[in-house]
Amino acid sequence: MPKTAKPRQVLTRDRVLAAALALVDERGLEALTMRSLGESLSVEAMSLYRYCPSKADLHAGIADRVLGEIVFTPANRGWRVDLRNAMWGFWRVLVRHPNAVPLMLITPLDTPRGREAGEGMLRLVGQAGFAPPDAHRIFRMLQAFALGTALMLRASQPGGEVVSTSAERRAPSAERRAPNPAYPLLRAALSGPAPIDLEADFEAGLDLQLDGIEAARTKLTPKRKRR
Amino acid sequence: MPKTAKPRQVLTRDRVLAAALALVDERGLEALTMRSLGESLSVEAMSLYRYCPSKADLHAGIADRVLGEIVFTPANRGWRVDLRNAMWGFWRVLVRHPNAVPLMLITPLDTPRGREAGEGMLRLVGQAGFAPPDAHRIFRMLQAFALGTALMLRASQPGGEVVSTSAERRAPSAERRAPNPAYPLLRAALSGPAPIDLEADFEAGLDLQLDGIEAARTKLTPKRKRR
DNA sequence: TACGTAAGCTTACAGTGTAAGTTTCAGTCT
DNA sequence: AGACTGAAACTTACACTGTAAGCTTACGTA
Repeated sequence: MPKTAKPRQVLTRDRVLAAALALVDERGLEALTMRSLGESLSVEAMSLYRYCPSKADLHAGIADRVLGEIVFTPANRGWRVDLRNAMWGFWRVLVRHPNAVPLMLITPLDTPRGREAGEGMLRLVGQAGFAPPDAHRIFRMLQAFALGTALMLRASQPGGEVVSTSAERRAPSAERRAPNPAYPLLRAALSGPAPIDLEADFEAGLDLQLDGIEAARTKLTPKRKRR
Repeated sequence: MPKTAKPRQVLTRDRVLAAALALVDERGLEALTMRSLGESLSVEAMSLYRYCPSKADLHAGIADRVLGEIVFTPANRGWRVDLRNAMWGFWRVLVRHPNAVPLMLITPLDTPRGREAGEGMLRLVGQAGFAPPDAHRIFRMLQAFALGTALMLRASQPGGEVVSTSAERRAPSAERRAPNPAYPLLRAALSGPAPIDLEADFEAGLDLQLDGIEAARTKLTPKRKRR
């Protein structure tokens, strides 16, 4: 064998980020340590720093990678349908990577593919008749709603810890065991077959907000509506 | 001096949590370590474990404390006004403690005072004519929106780090320095006097969602509306 | 063949949460 | 009064984190 397959040069930024995302998906954000990531790539921890100069950068890279998974095909079927589809695309990606959602909040969506998605979203909102400042406001509202709902999904799921990256075994929490002063409405709402269906939550909330947007739209330009 | 003022017994769970919240407010979530908290109380780190059995519990305690600051006075001026005021009360507390917002997502608002607030909120939404399941859905939508917006506020602020409790100095982030492929809409939206006014964001988003709720309401019970 | 360079490794350090054991002291009962 | 008790706070220790600094290896090229 004259030139053996090179056993080096196996690492790439892309490979590192892919492994990091896989690790986060499978074992949670707090399991993403430089050492464990290195191990999953059969490499020493410090080697990763050649491709990700810091852990913050690693986080940003993961966020960008996730945002890149958004599919975005506005088929010109009216602003409402297109915007709805786009939001569903966003949502689906968040649900696919619930553990990575907290990373989505570092200077929100300000990564290459995040900006790409944002620009597309803005275009759709613009087609509903809103000028950039208002359009961006609406975009941020939808974004806050989607991310917030996804974070709640993550928190309601077993093993999902929201607040901290580092070690945090779920403790009994002195606040949890309250003397139960009834709360009839809360109890009524939470006593269903499935405790909470955040998927349906998202759909209902999204449609409700689209209604709101529609209202704001007609309020904005009562003369001629654009389609 | 027969019985000197007892130099012991100065610590209480309440005092610990108050100090913790103060520390988070002043120096950020990542500055909240057991040792620094102990120091701020002139006490050794391990002494805190008598009052907060784990750091997760400490976090939950802080969240509960913040949620307790919500003022909640529904003056029966119609569901919309009352709901709007309640949401503003929530928002104001979040803005007062931006660094504590991530803690608000641990099993969202499931602490004594969190449940109290939730119950009150549910009552208001119920007064708009929604039955507990739908009311709770709307409540969660508003909650996701408020928390999401507050998280974005925190992220857009100097020194606000969203994702991690532990050390995470903001790095230049390879994703940040992109070749800038224009993004005309994003640029148009972000070139204003103040870059982003999330306070106004919240107001606009809230009113828009109230419009949406109104629409859903009339759609729900087209016969007789309750007031 | 020799070398420059970059990929990966080794060592080391300050800082984290917290388990386990130890000291100190206020109050109570003999 | 003196001994005891129990809790409050302290001390020590450990496994683990991110990452700075320097070293080793092996490839592509001259």
